Amino acid sequence: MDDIAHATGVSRSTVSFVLNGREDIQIPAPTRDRVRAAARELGYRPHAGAQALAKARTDLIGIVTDIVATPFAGEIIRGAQHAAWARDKFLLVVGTDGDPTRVAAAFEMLLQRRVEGIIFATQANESVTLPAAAREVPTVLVHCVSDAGDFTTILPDEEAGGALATETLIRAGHRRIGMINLDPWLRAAIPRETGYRRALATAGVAFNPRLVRVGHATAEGGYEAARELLAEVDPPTALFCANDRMAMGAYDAVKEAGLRIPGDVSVVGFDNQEIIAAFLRPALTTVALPFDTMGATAIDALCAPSFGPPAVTIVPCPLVERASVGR
Amino acid sequence: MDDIAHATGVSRSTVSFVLNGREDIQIPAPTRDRVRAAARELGYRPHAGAQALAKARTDLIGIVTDIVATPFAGEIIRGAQHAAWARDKFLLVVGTDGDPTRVAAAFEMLLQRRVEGIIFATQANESVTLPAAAREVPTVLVHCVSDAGDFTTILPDEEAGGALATETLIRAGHRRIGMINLDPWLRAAIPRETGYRRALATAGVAFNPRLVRVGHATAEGGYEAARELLAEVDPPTALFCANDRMAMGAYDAVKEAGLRIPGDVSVVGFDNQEIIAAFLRPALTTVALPFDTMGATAIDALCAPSFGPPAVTIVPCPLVERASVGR
DNA sequence: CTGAAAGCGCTAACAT
DNA sequence: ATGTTAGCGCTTTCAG
Repeated sequence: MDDIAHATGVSRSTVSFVLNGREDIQIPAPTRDRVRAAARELGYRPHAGAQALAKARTDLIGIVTDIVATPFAGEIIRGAQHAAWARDKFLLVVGTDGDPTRVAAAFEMLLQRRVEGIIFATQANESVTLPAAAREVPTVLVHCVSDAGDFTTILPDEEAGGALATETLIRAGHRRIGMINLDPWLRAAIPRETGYRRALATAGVAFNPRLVRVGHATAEGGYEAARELLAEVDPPTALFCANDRMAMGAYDAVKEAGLRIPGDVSVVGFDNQEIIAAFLRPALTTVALPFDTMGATAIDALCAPSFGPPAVTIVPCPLVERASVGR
Repeated sequence: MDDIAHATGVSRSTVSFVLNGREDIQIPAPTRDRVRAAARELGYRPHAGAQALAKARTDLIGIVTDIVATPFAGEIIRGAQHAAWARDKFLLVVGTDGDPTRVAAAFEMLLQRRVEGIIFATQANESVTLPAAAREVPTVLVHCVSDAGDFTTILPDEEAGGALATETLIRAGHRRIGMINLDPWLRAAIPRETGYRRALATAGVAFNPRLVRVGHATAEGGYEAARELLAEVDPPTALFCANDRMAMGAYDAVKEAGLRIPGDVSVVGFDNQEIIAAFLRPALTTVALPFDTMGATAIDALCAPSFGPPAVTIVPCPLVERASVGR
């Protein structure tokens, strides 16, 4: 900046003002132009770090997550990145592999970096306990809840999602709808089934406990559960699988039984794991876990004019229609 | 720091020295202890930004990628994050959605942030052209090549991967091995097939052009190609699919033909998209695209004592053995 | 309308 | 062995 001040014959402050486009300061247009020209010629590039120091604003937001190989982490980073970029904020990401020691270290490092907020996200919808440092900076939880329950939290609307999946099947004319659920200790299992029951009740369909099985969240489990369901005396004509992996297994069972999807049995999944859902044959209609939206929502919360008291935001799970529902 | 200097009755420099653990400066142990104690009591937390300004080292590394929903971006970020953390570096991530304008903007922003290096990674192994700013900072390409070819580049060893997949099948006793390849304009298609042919040749198996088909990189394509292959007069007993999605489709075709995997036909995939490979039934043996390793390798290159002239590093693609190969 | 000057929080010669 | 001092690159108040 000194260089360009000298080159232009003005002071550093003037340079600062015009480069920051401060129209509130009266500076003749010709001067402004000269400054800008000099800046360009000299290849001036502002030093964000120095600006941050002077302004006491880093424009940095941290995101700590138990990054694993599922696309979930990628999606939430993507959503957050997008929203952050729109606000001229940058994302500092640190993965913890779920190690609590690293979580604490991550928070400490981010605080030293003077991030303006931290997003703490997990793959699985679970209960977590944050390091004390989390209270020293705006922190929002994504896809998990705090034991103490005193953090702003972004959660997917699992129950509405379960209902949506079920309604989709009902609307297609199905009444005998089987559900293959996750193991009950997975937090998402309960609300997804609650949604299923609610949709059934709303449609005036009696709930039949024989029609719900647990598939252990794996393709193998989905296969077994679907086989059982299909072996019932009056088998379901539609299956709501509480995740796409189980739906993948269910596909196998249906096909093995000589049945067609969606001709003989319709299937709806949950999670929208693109790689599975989009490429299963036929492509799987499923309820999406809106990770990108949650990531963006977290940024919005963090960047809000005033970061308010703890609140819970429930993000809807949209239906992604593909080709596995029919009739 | 001033506070702790006053509290301890020493100067700021002394505080700086002990807090930075500079043993080369002679300071009596008791003084050191007092300083550290005061720091703790006052809840002192170093300001990384100020340190960066003073030291002219930000410890920041940028990563720009066309983040999409595949787990690839997540894996490379994970690998890079890991390696960066080990070196006390932080990752600034920006996604571009493949938009060239944003790529240029991303580089500019990262340079303003004074990152010490930039990783440019793409989902698909492709040819890219980087903005001019890329020359102003150590930059390494991951999973893509530059038109000009003058950047340090990290690439997977696709050819060795193709050979590895094929050898795996050969070693299991197969001689009639079909290959379902990607569309030829996908950069990975050529080397994967070259590897296939090389492995065949090495094993003394004649190459039979009727045994290789193109599956368009989709499950549907894999299904069609597998059906054709299985309909040959002397059908293959093993299938090497150039990606896991096509393997997924191939599974369907094999099962539909009343054949078993791996009893009647063995299958090997490529990419190791965990979500597919690990949950297919039977789980798919596949060659992994080592994104995390590539990310880590990129960090290593960037952090090397002296960032050398452009070089290409080829990272091996390891075999992930699961349950689809037999005989 | 423009410039001087005082920081932002920290490091590192250079003196003492 | 410890303190003084001069920055790092930029913003911003306050005079002029």
